[in-house]
Amino acid sequence: MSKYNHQAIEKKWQAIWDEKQTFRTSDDRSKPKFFALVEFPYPSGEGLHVGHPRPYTALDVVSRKRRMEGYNVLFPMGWDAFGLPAENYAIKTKIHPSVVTEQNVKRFKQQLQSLGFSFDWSREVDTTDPNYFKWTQWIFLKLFEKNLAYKSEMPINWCPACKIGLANEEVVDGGCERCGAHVETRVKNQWMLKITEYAERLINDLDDVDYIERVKIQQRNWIGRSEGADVTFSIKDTDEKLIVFTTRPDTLFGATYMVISPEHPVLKTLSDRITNLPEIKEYQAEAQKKSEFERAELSQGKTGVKIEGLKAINPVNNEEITIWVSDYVLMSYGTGAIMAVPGHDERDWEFAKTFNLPIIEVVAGGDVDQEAYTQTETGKMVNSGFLNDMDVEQAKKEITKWLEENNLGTPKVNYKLRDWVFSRQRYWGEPIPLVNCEKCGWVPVPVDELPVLLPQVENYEPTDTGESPLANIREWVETTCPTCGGPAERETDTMPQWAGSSWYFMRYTDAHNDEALASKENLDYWLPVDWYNGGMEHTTLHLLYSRFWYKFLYDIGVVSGPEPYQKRTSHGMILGENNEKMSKSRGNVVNPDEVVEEYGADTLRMYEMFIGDFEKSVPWSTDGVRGCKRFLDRVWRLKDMLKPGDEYSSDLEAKMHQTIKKVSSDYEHLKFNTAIAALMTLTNDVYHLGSMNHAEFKTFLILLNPVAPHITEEMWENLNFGGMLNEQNWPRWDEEKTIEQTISIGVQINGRVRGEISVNLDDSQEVAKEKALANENVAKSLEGKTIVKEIYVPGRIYNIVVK
RNA sequence: GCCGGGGUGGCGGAAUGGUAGACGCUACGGACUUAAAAUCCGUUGGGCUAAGCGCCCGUGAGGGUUCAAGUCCCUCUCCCGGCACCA
Repeated sequence: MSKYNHQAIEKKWQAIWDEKQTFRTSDDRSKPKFFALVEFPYPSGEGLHVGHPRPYTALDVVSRKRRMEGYNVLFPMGWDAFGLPAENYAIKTKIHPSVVTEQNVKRFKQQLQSLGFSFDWSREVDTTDPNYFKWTQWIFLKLFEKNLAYKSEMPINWCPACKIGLANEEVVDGGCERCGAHVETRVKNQWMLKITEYAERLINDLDDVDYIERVKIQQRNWIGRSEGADVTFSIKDTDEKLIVFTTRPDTLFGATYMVISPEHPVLKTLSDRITNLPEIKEYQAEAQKKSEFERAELSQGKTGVKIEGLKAINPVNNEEITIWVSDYVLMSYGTGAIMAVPGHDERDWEFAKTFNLPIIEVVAGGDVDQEAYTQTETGKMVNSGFLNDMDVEQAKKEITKWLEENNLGTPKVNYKLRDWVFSRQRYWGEPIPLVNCEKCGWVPVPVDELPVLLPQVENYEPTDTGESPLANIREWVETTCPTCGGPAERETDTMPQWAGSSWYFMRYTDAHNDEALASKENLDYWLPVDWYNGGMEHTTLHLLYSRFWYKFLYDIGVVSGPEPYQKRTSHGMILGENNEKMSKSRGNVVNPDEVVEEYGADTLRMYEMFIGDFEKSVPWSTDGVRGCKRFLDRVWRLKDMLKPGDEYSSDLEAKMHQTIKKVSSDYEHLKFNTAIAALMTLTNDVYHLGSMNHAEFKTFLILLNPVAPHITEEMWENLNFGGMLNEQNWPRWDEEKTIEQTISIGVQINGRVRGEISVNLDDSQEVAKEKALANENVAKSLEGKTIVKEIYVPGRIYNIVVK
């Protein structure tokens, strides 16, 4: 009996699959298609981590199953290779990022291949490949052409350590996401993408896709839609107006003052009327020093300054009210000005208490002297003129109607989502393909001149002024205007890492096309992606950005549907054995290479799937890995228990059908752990039985194959079952045959189990009762009692209620 | 604060309202062996126990619905994730 030699077997089959191009996606469009997508990695210098294979194995399992079910499967892989680590390394070593990237990609690829994933490597993409980013630039130019890209002076988050502008999303707890340094506010001229223009569709279209609920919720949350009204307040004795956004127009009679953001333009336009200007300017300066995070952080205790010399008029009652400046009002949301209703808004209430401002109750039901009353379900309008006695919902409708009729306001929807800061002052990214001409302004580089390549440089250090390192390469920057031929300068900002990953899945459909980002036929055949699995950490950024780009490409006719991903699922993290996040600094990193070496790729794959609930975080366990290896050893030894047979034996028939059903369904529902448990149970049954026939073992191998492809192929071949295992059909089950005729059920007395009886499924209640009463222990428990009620659920339970 | 998800043995985790703890790990016992490893067989929630079956308790806490609740309802609590001065 030969021993299970995982190293030899795995090497052998990887070579065979590679040589036969087993998993190369065919052009056979007569078959139904299945596009399985996993997030492509950033090829870091650390190499693969045991967290990587978890989602990859999951969709590899599904892909392998789908192929055996007759689908034409596209399951590709690539590299999200622009990014800071390679650039930081370049700064230190002066080695070009592309050199490091190439090495890392090579290592990653070899590691992935050693795990036996059924990727179609002929479609590999690399975001740093000029043939790829040519099309990233092309998409940007389309966005620019449609006025969805614009340059704007924006207060941005600035990391003084990385010398880079950060998107809001990259700031974590007031620090830089990468280095943790304290983030400051700086004003920079940035390229922005108008994702906000798609906010409504990004929310609404979630109804038409199959994403796990928490992903949808997080996206809705992030976009932050709120309905209300814009209301116009005039400023006394001027022509200026202050427009505010409010979700509670019903409380307008309770607006006792207004607050504007320190950046609000009216402070400039009406500066000559403001009598305490120095005080205001000082407050503005203070506010500017704080990052947005700090402004939020210091929410305990409100600060502000009253604007002397200006009064606003409440449009509903013509009362004069004061206007304040406070940094709790953000210029970046709504209009940068609010009406303050301290009786019914917690922040306004706190501010009013701090500065001793009047509080008026306009919704009865609480005690506005004690706290703001924000309930909207109950409560009647009071002190509100024509709104009195209405409930909140009705009052909202009435006042909005009134505002519209009197030209004082309009219904309005606002979003928390902000436009996407698309510029990075960095070297290692896609150059933004625009040229700035004194005469013509921003001019796109003509499409036939794409891609705009990165110049070779000596020094990758960003400049202290915050310009990209590219700004120092004068011969690259200085160019001619494509429109007028005059002197012009290239944009030196590059794109963020999110750019390349916003459309990579499209490129897989036609990875080598140099006429278009992909042919229309291929896009139409393969898209949308049928199943996309990725990390929860990408829910609000990557997922939203790529949906935005896809919708845009849909609008300009590049793709034929509005949503890129039909289905989205998410996996949990794999933690170190000490239950902490795996990291070099904690010294708890498990290297997959070592696991593959010692236990084999099949064991690693199986363990990754068996480790626990796929959607939850879970600690690594070396003992658990051994358990999976032990199982594969047991599988290997099954061949010594085989006997001939073309049909399932009576001993195992029901078990076989049950297992096929269970495994087939569990693989589809991210329940890999219980699918494997079912295969283990079957194996245990066979060991107890002492034998298994060929028909049974064939089915077993096919069911196990998606998880452990090497050992199953090897055994299939050794046993001369014919052809390659991956070419077989996925087994079917017969629902009727999953049902066992004789089954053991519990007998309960008053809901407590008192015995167990073996019944036939079609036994009548009388027969079952006879069996139950015949049970010694049941009979004992019934002694001296009166039977009140009996419940018999065939195949489940026999419950006798006694007194 | 708001919105999600969750709390089940020593551990990872299973359980369409119907015998809680499948499967794996750990630990222990037995077989095999000169011995060990490996393997195979068994035990492994807690307590009581006359050792014979059995009985009691047990799914974060407390109530409730039901013949029957880990599962449904109410109240509370703790943990994880997201959002958060968003008007």
